[in-house]
Amino acid sequence: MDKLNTRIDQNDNYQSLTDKLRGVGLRATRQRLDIGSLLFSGKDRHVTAESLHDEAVASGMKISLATIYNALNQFTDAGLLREVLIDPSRTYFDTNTSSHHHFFNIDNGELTDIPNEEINLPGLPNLPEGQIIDGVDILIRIKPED
Amino acid sequence: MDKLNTRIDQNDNYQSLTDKLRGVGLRATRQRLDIGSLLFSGKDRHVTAESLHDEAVASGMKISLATIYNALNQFTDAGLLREVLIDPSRTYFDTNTSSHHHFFNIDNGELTDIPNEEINLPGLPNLPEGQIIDGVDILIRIKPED
DNA sequence: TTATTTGTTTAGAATTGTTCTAAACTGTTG
DNA sequence: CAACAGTTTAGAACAATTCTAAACAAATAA
Repeated sequence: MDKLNTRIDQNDNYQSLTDKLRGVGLRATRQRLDIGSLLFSGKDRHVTAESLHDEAVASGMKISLATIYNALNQFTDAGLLREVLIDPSRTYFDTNTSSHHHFFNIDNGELTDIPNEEINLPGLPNLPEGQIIDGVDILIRIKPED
Repeated sequence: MDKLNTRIDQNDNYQSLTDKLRGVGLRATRQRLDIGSLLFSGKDRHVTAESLHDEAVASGMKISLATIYNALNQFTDAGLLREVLIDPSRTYFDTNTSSHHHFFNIDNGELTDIPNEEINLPGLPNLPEGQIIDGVDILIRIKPED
């Protein structure tokens, strides 16, 4: 009974995910649905391939690290995720794909969004001749006072 | 004679570098002086460990890649260089350590400085409680028009 | 100066994050 | 259901970077 409910709930949850994946031309495989259920569960998240894999395994999902890498890259290409530049030593992905920027706490490694209306570049610099903007990344490194 | 002049000139050039290195507590070894002569020759530069090593080797300097990595990291720790976030797959170093930001041309990989007075964040966002700013990185990705 | 200590360089091994390969497997379509 | 195209996976491969430990060079002491 519990088990049945869980399955039904999961199917329910996965229906919109299925649509979401199909919408960007990706097959709704079990692995992508599992990953998607972790990533797109409502609140915005920042993950690395490794952190997401750990989380998936901890939730009892059967999925390889290579598949996590594949999925994160495919989701990013499809516009479902966004890469964030934090640290050359690993890649972070952000489920919030809207235009916004980040605080990175150098003390504990925590990455948080800066609400878009809280930051603005009023005077964009003069661009080099013949060039246009592809995107703007602002990262504010913060640390504890004192 | 040519040879002698070259040696004398080089010694002259390396004198201020020697002071610079000693000033930050690093011994003025041949390798650090060689690297420094490439990096701090006047104009601002952006390098990776590999690009700098290639350049050093091409100039006839005898220096290992490991030493380039060591030196770049030591120079950065000492405040002589600055790391720039561009691409999670490799680390860029900037000889311009003053407060400024970057254009990154996604078409050809070229990285250029944005003069500091050409950009400003007038409304800095509200920081999380008890946190202060450690630094701000702004990267504007640009590409050719059309 | 030479001797001693301490810091530096280096080749090569090791590590880490990520991508690739190719075989087994699964979703989709007819 | 058959057949195809796309997906997953273990493990190999790769690329950037760091580590190790032995040889070496700079600074310091004597």
